[in-house]
Amino acid sequence: MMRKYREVSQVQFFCCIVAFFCHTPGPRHGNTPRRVRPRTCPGVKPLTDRPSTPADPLLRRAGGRAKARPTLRTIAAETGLAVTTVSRALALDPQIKASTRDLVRAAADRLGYVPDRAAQRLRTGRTRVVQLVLNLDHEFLGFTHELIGGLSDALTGTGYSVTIFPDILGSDRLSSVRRIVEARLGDGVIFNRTEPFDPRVRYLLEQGFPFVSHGRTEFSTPHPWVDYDNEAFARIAVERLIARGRKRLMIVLPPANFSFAQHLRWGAVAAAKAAGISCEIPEAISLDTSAAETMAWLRQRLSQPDRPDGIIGVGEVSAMAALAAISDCGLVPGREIDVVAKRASAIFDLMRPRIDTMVEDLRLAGRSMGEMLLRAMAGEEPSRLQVLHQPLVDF
Amino acid sequence: MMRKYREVSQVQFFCCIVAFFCHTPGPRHGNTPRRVRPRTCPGVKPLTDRPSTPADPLLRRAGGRAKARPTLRTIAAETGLAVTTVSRALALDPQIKASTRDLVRAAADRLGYVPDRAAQRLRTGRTRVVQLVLNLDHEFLGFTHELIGGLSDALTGTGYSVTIFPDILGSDRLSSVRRIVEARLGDGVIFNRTEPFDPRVRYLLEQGFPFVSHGRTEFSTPHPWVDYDNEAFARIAVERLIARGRKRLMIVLPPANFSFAQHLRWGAVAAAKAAGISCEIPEAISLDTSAAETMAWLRQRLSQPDRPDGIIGVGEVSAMAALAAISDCGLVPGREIDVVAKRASAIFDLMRPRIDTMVEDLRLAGRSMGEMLLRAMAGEEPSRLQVLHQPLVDF
DNA sequence: ACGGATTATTGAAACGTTACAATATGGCTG
DNA sequence: CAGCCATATTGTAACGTTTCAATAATCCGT
Repeated sequence: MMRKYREVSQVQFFCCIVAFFCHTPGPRHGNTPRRVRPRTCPGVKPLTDRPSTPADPLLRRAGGRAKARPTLRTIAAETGLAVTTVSRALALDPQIKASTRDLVRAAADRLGYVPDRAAQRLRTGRTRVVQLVLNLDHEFLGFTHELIGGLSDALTGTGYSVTIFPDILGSDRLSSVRRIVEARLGDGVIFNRTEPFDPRVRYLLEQGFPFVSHGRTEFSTPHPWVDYDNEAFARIAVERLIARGRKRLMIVLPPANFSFAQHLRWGAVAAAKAAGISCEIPEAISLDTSAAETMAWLRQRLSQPDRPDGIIGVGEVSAMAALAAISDCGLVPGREIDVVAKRASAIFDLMRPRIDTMVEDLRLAGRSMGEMLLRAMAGEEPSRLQVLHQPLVDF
Repeated sequence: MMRKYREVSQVQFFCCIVAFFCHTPGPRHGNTPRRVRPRTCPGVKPLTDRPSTPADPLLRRAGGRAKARPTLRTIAAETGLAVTTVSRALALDPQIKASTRDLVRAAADRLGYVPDRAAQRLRTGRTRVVQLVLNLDHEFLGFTHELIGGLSDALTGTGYSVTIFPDILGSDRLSSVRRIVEARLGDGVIFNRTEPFDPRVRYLLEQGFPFVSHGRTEFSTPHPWVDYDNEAFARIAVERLIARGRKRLMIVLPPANFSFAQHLRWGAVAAAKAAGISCEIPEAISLDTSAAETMAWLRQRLSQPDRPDGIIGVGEVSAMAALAAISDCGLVPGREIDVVAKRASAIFDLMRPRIDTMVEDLRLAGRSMGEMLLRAMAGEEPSRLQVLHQPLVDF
């Protein structure tokens, strides 16, 4: 049972799509005949200042049914004021008389005015977009969802929106962030899984570009981050296993080039050392290792005579992989072996047997990152924008 | 153990944040003194056409370190061509001579030119953004991740980016989509969990706004959708349970106002009826029901004498809830009871005991939706943009 | 009633791009 | 060589907003 889920998907991809093709040709969208504008001599305006149905791209796209969207000019014409005045009134400029402001506000509401983001963006240079750089080939459980959820919580109502920037797998980590900065794809950027000397952090600091990272770094220059105290988690986990009399521990970890993995390693190894026991770290398990592969490796390991008697899992996958491997080897958690894990989703409530956990609230992490990015974009001191979430002792 | 995970998070939120405050005040960003431009008579240009350090918002934001971004004008000046020519050359307009095109391309690459999205958007009316409307308060396992992942797969390299539009919980479903259309927040929109007569579908069809829904509807007008054959899944699931001799089935379903839930219900009920047996549908379980609550309800139900002997789960949560409830009641899957579920993530490989599943590839669904939205935006016939993914029989 | 200060409003320009219409260039035919 | 067509390039005008500088309106104390 080493088969990877992804492979199953491939099979499905080729074999199992049924498409309904409905062959009524029907009138095609968007082939309204190109209207010919009257030729005008250079410098001479056509008589009608605005042709009744201009060759508007929006209109063309919407199949000819779009009605003109109100702009500042519309409101200006409606109220008899200048465009500038309307703009300032809506921006609540104190220079504008209160009565004028209300008048404009009323007209805007009545017409259903909503400012054009593209124009604002072009004029001000601010995109009102937060880019979230994510690698979507890993982390297939709740992580992405919770992070985005929290981020949305924090950003809803602020006028900022979250755009997903898919991190290209295998490319250098800097490229995504550099593209965002160079093409001004956002006003700020959020990314995760920092390395101790993450090139993205260095680059963004150099550029003075607002960001918040999920994970600390070891740069001396302070920068905004949100992190979870993985070292404390690992320490507590080790202590709990020791309290249950376990002596041969193992922590199921991705390779160590990420900050969080390093912290986990430090915490586990230090706590084990303090108690005079060992803590094994498997070499075979990387980020690319599928759930089934992780499980198979653990099962193999647990069937050896010197098998660990206490396993620390990080996240659902390693926890459930451990439980499955234990079960497959005929062991009983709580008897020959124990599992402690970081509870990053509600799925832990459904595992049997139940295992000892400490909470990491990723939704909260997302929320913190959103709030901090707002403050970072407002120019707040980076050293004030650092939050370390502690593991919540669960039961 | 009815405690909800969300409550745990609240506790953590208030109790367990440690923030590091570093009190070195340091120079604040963005308070460079406002430069006074020389007063000019109306109509008379100032001598220096471009002040050496203009009060550029980008520059101000970047802490004064930003160097001017090359524009079409820069390239035009560099090559001695007109801005229009440069624009068309980069757009690969066939009217432009090949040598000119290459010249421009070279200059653009050399200068690191990247077109300004805001300007393009303002001019063309196209945003190059796809809005993904998602409710981030439910669906806490892989769903969001896989959907976004697939969508990114399909959109990477097309110039489109995915923006998350958080669906406001409890509000009418139309409002999100309406905002996207009215404020032209994107060129197309994707949403999920359709209802049989989904108001969003109706509205978008009326507006002629490109979209793809995850889930079919029962409108007679064809529209683009991607769906999974939940009816077939439920039917097969029932048949498998029957083949194992089960007679009192239950399907763990959210309430029926969504299309997918209706299809599941139809499939299960019809297949059960055909075999002359019953299929129970719990009333107590809704979308808001937490994992732990679902499990508790199932445990309660399974401890009654007329308990079901075959359970159909949809998704990880109901499957694991069923397994946990079964385990808590001292039953043994495969002996007194069986579980069949829809395998929507790799976590199923880790459940013990293993359960019978059929695959739903949500990453594939996301990819299909992305591809279809591109075609919908290109004006392709809606009736050709409908894909029904079949359950892949797993083992 | 008058200059001068304050308050309120406005005109014009610009952000970077694309689309239209016009013009320059060259080659060909009669 | 005029006349014409095809090809290649360019000037100008938008898109909708914000900002600067300038103007108009109002108020105040003498």
